[in-house]
Amino acid sequence: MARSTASYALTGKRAVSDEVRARVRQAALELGYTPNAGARALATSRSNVIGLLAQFLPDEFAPAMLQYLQGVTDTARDLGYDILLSSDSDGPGALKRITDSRMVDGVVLLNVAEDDDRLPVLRAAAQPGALVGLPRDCTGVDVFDLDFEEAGRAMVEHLARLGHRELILVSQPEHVVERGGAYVWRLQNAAVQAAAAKGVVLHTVFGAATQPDIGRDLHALLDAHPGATGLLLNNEAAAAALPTVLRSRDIESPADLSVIGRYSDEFARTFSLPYSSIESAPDRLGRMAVRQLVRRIENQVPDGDPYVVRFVHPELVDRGSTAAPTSASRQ
Amino acid sequence: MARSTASYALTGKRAVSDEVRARVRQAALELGYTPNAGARALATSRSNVIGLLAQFLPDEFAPAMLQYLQGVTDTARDLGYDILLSSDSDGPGALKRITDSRMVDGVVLLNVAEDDDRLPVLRAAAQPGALVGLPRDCTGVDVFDLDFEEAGRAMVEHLARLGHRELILVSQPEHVVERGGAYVWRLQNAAVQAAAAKGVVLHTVFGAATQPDIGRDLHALLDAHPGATGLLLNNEAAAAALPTVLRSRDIESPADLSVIGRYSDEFARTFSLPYSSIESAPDRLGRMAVRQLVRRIENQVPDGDPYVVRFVHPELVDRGSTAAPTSASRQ
DNA sequence: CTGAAAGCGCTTACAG
DNA sequence: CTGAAAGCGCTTACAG
Repeated sequence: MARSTASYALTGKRAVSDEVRARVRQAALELGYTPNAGARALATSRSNVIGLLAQFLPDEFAPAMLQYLQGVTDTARDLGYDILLSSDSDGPGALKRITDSRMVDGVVLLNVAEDDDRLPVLRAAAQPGALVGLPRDCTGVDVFDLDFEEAGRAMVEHLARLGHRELILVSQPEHVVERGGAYVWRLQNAAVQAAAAKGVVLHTVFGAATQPDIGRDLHALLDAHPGATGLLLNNEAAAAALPTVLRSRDIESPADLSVIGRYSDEFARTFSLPYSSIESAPDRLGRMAVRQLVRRIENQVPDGDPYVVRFVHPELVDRGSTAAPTSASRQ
Repeated sequence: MARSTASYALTGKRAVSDEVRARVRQAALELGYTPNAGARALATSRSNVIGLLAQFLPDEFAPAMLQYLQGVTDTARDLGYDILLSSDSDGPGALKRITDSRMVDGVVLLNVAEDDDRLPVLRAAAQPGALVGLPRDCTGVDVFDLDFEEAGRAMVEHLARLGHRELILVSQPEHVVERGGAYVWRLQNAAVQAAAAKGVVLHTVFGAATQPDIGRDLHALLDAHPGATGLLLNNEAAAAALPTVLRSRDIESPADLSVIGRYSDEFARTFSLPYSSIESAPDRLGRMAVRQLVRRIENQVPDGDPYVVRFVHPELVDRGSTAAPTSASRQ
């Protein structure tokens, strides 16, 4: 029997008689045969590996990152791909290396900044790329992100509907914005607009990303705005710190203060957070990015199919931390 | 010029005249040449990739896992290796696939259980493996783990030295033990022995891994043992939940209760934990595993070098949560 | 339905 | 110090 026949019998890329196929499979099983990945990659120009470019930032909370990883690795495996993980601080360099060497068939970029310096490298690469996070310029890549504008609107409108008239929005620290985290602005601007439209007073502030600073920030805010009856958190550290702050001030939620955060359900569980939140869906974003990337790799996208920019609709997970303001609120 | 000369000029595996080397490098730079990874792997039988077999368990806390990942990826990169990440729930299957196909030159196993079902596959593989976590049988692999026995002793002896006579040890939940987390026993048994030796009463219990159960567990324990003046936590969920429990009971640490945990500094920061702890050093363990693995891969271990089982010495990070018991303690 | 051959892009003995 | 060739282990047109 020819090598080629054996190959066809195993890959199924050509019809093979039942008898031959059975014999080949039997032999493969007995010998424990597994194709050599390097040789196959060389012959097919396909590695069946997806590059995952993450950055483990010190002020980023681990649960969200792990959920991205989980969504990406699980989906890739389901679709027949392995994951090459890079957390190199030199993102562009790492990206160039793994694409130029053809180690990967495509690439998922996590934590994409507004002017991400990995994007020029990605556009110059031969492989397709999918992003989690919205850059200024989306040409040539598929983009997935939470709809932060809708999230900002939804938070404000939810509380306005309940009758709140003065709210506080705590955003991520300014240095997150400075390194390109435009989602902070996207949420905040939309919240400000929605507040204006509803005639609601909205105080906005950048909070710290770590304890004990964020605790102090929260205390100062509550001191400064005694009339505020609702708190919006686009800052995971603030959400994690809030239970302690409220307890020490003897503030009950939602009786005295309505609270809405923006984080994943997994995050809420990790920190036992009792606050309703806009689900940030990291696992879902990772899953969507890989799905689309694989479609590109395998040319399942209709020719000339335009690149997509897809926003995940923010779902409000109700944990009972919002209610109509009472006359007793925050006095 | 021959292809071979260009290859030698780039890899430096053979002497090449200065002039030729310069020309080759120049050309490579201009053309943006990067060797094809698959072809190189086929020719050298080396992929320069390390497989990382993690499992994202639902009751595992994300910060520790991320620190392992960070230690492993950073060290691998420093040594010239990329990381193939698998979080496949079918660990043995994934391991067999990536080793048989020669995608990886070696493998790091995280979260190794006492009778880990990945170990037979690893021993049958052609590539070396390094473990984080201590299995019953260490033959044929390099093993790295925290010295949990010393950790158990150190916790008890530290508090005994301060004059405590009745302690509580909260371990991980029983199902962690059941899936092979023998470190729970290792710490607990050593703690029990040390307590006996010092004439200290030690109550041991398995705590839940999630809120609100673990909070209830802690309340019940403090109710059941009103004479206990020290709390030892080999359970990250318990550590995260403790501040709330103590506050609601108006217990101050260390004035009313001394507390020592076992978790990483990063974990302490994530949850703003004020308790002294035995550092579990996940990043360091990841780093050690990769270092030794690369030495094996590159045959830098003296021939016949025995496999190592190395325990990281537990360091007590003092956050001021232990003190001598006062007459006022816990009454 | 099957075989014989070429070729993927490197590295590395073998010659000189 | 350099060249010409073989070979790594697959896949896939090309023939039949």
